[in-house]
Amino acid sequence: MKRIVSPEVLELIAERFRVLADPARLQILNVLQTGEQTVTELMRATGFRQAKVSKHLQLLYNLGFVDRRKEGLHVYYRLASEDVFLLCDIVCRRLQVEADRRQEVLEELAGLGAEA
Amino acid sequence: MKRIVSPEVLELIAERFRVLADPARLQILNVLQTGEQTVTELMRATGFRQAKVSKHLQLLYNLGFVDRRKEGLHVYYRLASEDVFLLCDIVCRRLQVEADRRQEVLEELAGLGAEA
DNA sequence: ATGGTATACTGCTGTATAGGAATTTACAAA
DNA sequence: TTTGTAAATTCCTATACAGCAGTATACCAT
Repeated sequence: MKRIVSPEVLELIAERFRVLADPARLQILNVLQTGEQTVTELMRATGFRQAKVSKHLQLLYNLGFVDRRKEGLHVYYRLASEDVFLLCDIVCRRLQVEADRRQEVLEELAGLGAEA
Repeated sequence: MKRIVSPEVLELIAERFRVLADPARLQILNVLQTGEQTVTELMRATGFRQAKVSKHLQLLYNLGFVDRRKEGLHVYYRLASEDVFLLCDIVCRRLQVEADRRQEVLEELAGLGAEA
C-alpha cells in the first residue's frame, strides 16, 4: 500500500480487520491453532454457546480465515492460513512496545519522587 | 501467539484491529503515508469534515498509530510506525489471493460452458 | 483586548452487530 | 420412519460507534 488506495479497496481491507476486531473470534482462531476442531469441541474449549461459535465460524469462513470439512454429523474447522498469526504477532509486538514505554514512564516518575 | 492467550490480551489485540476496521481511518493513514499533515490538509485530502477527521485522529493517536506535534495554530500528525502498512500488506496479499481464486473459478466455469 | 482561524469536544441519531433463546436443517442409527 | 445429535439459522434486544451539527478551546494577528 504505497500509494493512495481507492475507497472500495479500503472497504475490503477494513472488512478483514473488522473480523479480527472481536475477542471471541480471536479466541476461536487461537484454539484452532492447536489443530482441526468440530463446533462442539470449540464450544468446550471456549465456553461459548453453540450459536455463538457457529455464527463466528460462518463469518471467519466467509472471509476466508478458516476452512471446513464435513464428516457425518460433524463439521471440522481449521485455519485457512497462518496470516492471522502474522497479523496478531505484529499487534502483539506493538502491545509489548507500549507496555515497555509505560514501564519506563513509571520508573521515571518513581525516580522523580525519590529526588523530590 | 503460539499458545492459548488470555481473554484480556485478546481484548487488547481486538481493540487494535477495531481501529483499523474503518475505511475512513485507513484512508487517513493512507494519506499520512505521503508525509506529515495538519488536520486541515487531511480534510482536503480526504474530503471529510473537520469533526470527522479530528475524532478519527484522536482514536489513532490514543492507540499509538499516529504521533502529533503542535506548531502555532496547527497540529501536525504523522505515522507512528510502518506496522500499519505491514498489516495492510498482509491483508492485501490475501485479497489478491482471493481475487485470483475467484478468477480461476470463473475460467473453470467458462470452460465447462464451452464443453457443454 | 478583539477578531479570526485551527482543532477538540459534546450531544444526538441512525446503523451495525454481538449474544441469547428458540427453531430449523442435516445426518446417522435404530 | 422415528429418534437423537450436530450445526446452522432466525428473531430479538442491547450496545457500540460513525457521522453530523453545534459549541468550546487554543492560538495568532491586529
